Amino acid sequence: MPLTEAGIYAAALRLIDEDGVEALTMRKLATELDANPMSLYHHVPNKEAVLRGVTRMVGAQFRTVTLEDAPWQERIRLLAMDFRTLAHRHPELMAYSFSHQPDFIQPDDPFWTALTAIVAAAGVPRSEVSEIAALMVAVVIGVLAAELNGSLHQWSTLKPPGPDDAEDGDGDANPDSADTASEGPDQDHMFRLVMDTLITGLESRLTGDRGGRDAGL
Amino acid sequence: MPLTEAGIYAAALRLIDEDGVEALTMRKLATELDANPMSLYHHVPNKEAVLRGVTRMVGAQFRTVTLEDAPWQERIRLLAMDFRTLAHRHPELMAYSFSHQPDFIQPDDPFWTALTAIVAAAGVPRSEVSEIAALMVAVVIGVLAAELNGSLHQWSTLKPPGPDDAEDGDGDANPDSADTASEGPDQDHMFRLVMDTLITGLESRLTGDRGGRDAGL
DNA sequence: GTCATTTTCATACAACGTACGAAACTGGTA
DNA sequence: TACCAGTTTCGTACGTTGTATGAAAATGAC
Repeated sequence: MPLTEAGIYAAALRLIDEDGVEALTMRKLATELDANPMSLYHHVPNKEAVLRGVTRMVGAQFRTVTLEDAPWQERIRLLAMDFRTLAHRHPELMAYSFSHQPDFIQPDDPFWTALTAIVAAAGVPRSEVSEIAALMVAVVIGVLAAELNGSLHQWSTLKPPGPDDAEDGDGDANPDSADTASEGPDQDHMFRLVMDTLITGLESRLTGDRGGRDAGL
Repeated sequence: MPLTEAGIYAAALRLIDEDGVEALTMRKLATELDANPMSLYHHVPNKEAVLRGVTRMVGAQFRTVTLEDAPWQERIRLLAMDFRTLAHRHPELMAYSFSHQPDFIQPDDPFWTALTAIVAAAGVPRSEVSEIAALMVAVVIGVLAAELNGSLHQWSTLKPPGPDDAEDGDGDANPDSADTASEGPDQDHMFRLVMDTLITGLESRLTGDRGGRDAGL
């Protein structure tokens, strides 16, 4: 099989999915493709480009159902969930991309297109659409990153630290009492919680009943 | 000067602040300390431990003014700003820590202590304090990470992509019309925006007027 | 001064990304 | 068929990295 740019990316993705980005080596990648390491360099300029290519390739796979006429809250929730699904399909790669590929979201990606459309549909003035969309991407990616590398779970099962002076009854000396067992599904919950909070916050901003803080941006 | 664990961390931090984490080398670090590379290994088990140590060291520097009796909204805003200040003091290190040191926030760190205290003071039921706090940390770190690596600025100055079918008047063919010039201070603005949105969302959740979505967690 | 312990250093190795030039393969023309 | 220009593959090699190993030097107790 004749060694293609796309083939290299696909093989790289396979290896990354198995062992993570930092275990990816040009030599291993070549072995995976039954080729000499140096052969890769005729199709790809260097390792960094491989990672960029793989990231782009995966990003291009993103698809979302665009409920054109659903309320924007529902649409944005759906979009976020779809993005999360993609992140879960290639967790190692995405965790890497989030922090090392600052431009892995392109202006013409379906994700960005859909997001800005929804934000605009929500009633955000045209000049602020990008800011609000950027804000949402940063938040969603932040939560996903924390989820993918385990931080989110760890923090959410962290005890609010020992009361240095007794506060009220019910000491509860046991550090992990109830839910240290379950692992997966509470992440879904956390993600929904973030989205709901974010959406509610946006709603307030849009309908104008600010909590007493600065007026719009 | 006799080569200490703390001294190694301090030197590493100096190098990281200058050239970033990925430019840090055990050899450079040794040179910075006028020592042989292998001498470091008597005070530190390996490079990863150096990074962990530096991260811990910086994390321990965190200080916040705890306005004990201000409204929780103000307190949490302040806490987040203090955290952001710390992140800006060592941007390279923090950007690294966010993604590579999943446990860089410890249960007894002043940051976590303050955060959970504030969340509890906001009226979040005891059993949900950790989740809400975790959520906030993930969001704040996500935004800070995006800010530190330039994503946030890039996204927020991204044009909502070209309308494929004309939507309404005012074509505005010019891609960047007004604000591509300014660079720094709009980050402050974005950060405040996120915090306000988040806080407003939490307020709604706490006062019970959910927007028609699921009841509390 | 002697000796045990701790700290420093010189050397060396495996693994990495990749520069360089030679070999092998390819398709088109005669 | 033979030839040849261009593309693709590969062998070898260099510089850099983290660090294992053991020798050398420094240090402190007696």
